Amino acid sequence: MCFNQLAMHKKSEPTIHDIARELKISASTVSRALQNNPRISQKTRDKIRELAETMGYRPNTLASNLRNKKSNTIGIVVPLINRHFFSSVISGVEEVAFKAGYTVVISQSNDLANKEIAIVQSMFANRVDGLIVSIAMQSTTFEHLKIFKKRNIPLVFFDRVVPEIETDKIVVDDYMGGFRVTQHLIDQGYQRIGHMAGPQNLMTYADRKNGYADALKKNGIPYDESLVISSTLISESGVAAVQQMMELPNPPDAIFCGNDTTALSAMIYLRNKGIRIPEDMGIVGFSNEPFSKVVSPSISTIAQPAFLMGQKAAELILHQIAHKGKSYQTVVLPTELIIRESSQRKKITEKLF
Amino acid sequence: MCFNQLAMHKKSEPTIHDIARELKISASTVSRALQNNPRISQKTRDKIRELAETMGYRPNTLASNLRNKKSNTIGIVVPLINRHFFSSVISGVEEVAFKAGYTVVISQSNDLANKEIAIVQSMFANRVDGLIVSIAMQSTTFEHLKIFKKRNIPLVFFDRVVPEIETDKIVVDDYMGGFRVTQHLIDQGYQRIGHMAGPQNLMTYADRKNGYADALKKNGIPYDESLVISSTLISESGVAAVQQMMELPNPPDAIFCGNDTTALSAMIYLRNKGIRIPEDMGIVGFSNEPFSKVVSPSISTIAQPAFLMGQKAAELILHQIAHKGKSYQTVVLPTELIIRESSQRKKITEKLF
DNA sequence: AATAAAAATGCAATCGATTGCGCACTTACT
DNA sequence: AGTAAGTGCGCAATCGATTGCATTTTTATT
Repeated sequence: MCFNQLAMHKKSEPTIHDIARELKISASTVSRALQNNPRISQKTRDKIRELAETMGYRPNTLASNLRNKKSNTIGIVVPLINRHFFSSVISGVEEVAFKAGYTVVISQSNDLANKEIAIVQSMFANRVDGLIVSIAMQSTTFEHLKIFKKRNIPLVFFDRVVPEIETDKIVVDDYMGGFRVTQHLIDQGYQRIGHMAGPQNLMTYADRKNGYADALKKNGIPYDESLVISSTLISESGVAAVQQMMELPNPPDAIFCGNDTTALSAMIYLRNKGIRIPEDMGIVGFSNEPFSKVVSPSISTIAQPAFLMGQKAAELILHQIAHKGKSYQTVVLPTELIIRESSQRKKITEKLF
Repeated sequence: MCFNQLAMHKKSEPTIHDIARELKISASTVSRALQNNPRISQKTRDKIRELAETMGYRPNTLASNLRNKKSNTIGIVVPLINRHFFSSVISGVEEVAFKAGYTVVISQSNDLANKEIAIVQSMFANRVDGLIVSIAMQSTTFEHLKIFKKRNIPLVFFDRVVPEIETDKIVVDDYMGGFRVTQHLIDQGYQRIGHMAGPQNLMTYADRKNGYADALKKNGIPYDESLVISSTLISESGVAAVQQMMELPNPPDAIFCGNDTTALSAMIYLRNKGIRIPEDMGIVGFSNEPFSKVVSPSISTIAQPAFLMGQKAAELILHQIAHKGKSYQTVVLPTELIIRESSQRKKITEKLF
């Protein structure tokens, strides 16, 4: 067959020009036919489709994207892919984006400002049609992100947002989360409630703490500085924080931990010290990590709808892409308090199986 | 400034042509200067760089990629992003790829054959420079992947590989994993050891079972069909399988579960039935999911170096890209048996904190 | 000063798909 | 028959960066 011989000569992928040559028509016609443009007769269209199929033609998206000034690509930047919350968000984004014909490119900042800047610039160079970002803990300047706004490229923040950049944002109700956790502990009869806070430059952690503080106030409990310790919330800082709290002249009888990781490490530390949970000490985490449900005692926590968050973020980006509008919204997703064993003095445990 | 006015007129991104016009030189010179081509004098190079900076010029990777027939992109297809093992692999790939100047695009098949096919075709259309794949459970035909081999596009399989396609593969030593788990249970004095197997069309699960069977044989223990139940290894199938096993006239006293998820659900089911672990029943999982370490009793399991696997996979792809060679290797990464409480009759527990 | 040699830069095609405009041909209608 | 409307398709420019080859400019040499 003739086109096979041609294909031999040039080992590269077949293009619309190859199809055109074969059929002795123009490339424009091929292009239009493959797009089902009614200007091309049905007969010609069929002929072209068939040959394209035979030749194993696949459109070169790069060329098409260049011409259309559109990459059909959405970028995602997260601190760490390898974290349940973030991978769930990505999963949600991917689902919605794929259905809309978009490709998702991801990159992780490892919570490092420099890497974040490099990534964002690379995303820009790749002309992503939109960028979804949760900023790195370490980031303090945001010029690299403002460029996207300046160039009018859709930008959506999730979870860790930048207040000074006006764009769509999607967060969970951290304030209410912190508030409800604290109220719950009070309701369970705990009197002195400590808090392991996260880095206060990040809104999400600041909000959790504010919710905590306001719940105390509402219940007439004084806010005690010594019971609030900020850290990066890794396992080790959980242990350090609980140690510090337990050495106080008047230690807490419950701790609202900034995340599940520290909740767990604190719990294990306390258990080793012979302190019973939840009898002697109530513990609540945040994020509803998969393990929080299955450890023993299971950890009360706040569920964040990560997958949903990803879906919403993708929808917001798609919306921005479609209507390059000027009005932005901040979506606040509700959180859910999940009461498990670690904070429940009267045992009514969630049944697993 | 003149270029600012120009920029006003055409609101799109500045290109090398804009720079060229401004400086009254040719675009070729600009292109070469930005690549630090020594053919361009230092003076001109500096001038160009400076103006590029001022104008906020960012190369259009799409155009460059089109011309160079190279997308600088590596595609990754996994069953589910939102799973610790896979997100860790992705994390490893991303790290190596980014350092090498590559972008990673990801997509999830949700273990569905159709979606996998669609994704792979889309990756092809996007002209990824290489594809890293762990195939969907449901996939049975592999034509969509063979195309990559036919077109000589680098392809690497990890974890779930396709035996009939000859290319680089990277797997963990599932056979030895299964063998060691079983040997360990025997060493601990368990006599009747059951196995919750995964889908046997996937090599990885078949290998685990083979390791199990061979370890039994080596120790002179007869292989008992009724003690081996295959499923998709979700929580519910773990419960179903353990139920079925416990109803046998001669139930097992230990179970090697195909993954940690079923190990956990089985364990919880057994606990609710008043069966003590590890005293009455030994349990071992597979994969070392984060929760396996922190549940109680902690679950003995096989650690798979997921992050490393991702790094290796990226290296293999980069190698294939660099030397489009014909010789492929299958890297078998070692697994590690992690002995925890669930299978240890003499308590020597891993200390957490 | 003349010529060779070296250095610096420009021209124009290329990558593959898209699209405004226009040409050729068919059918319809007065 | 002659004009108008309609149908089917092709030409050539475009998207932005790259590169082989050619041309111009500079420097060195006799």
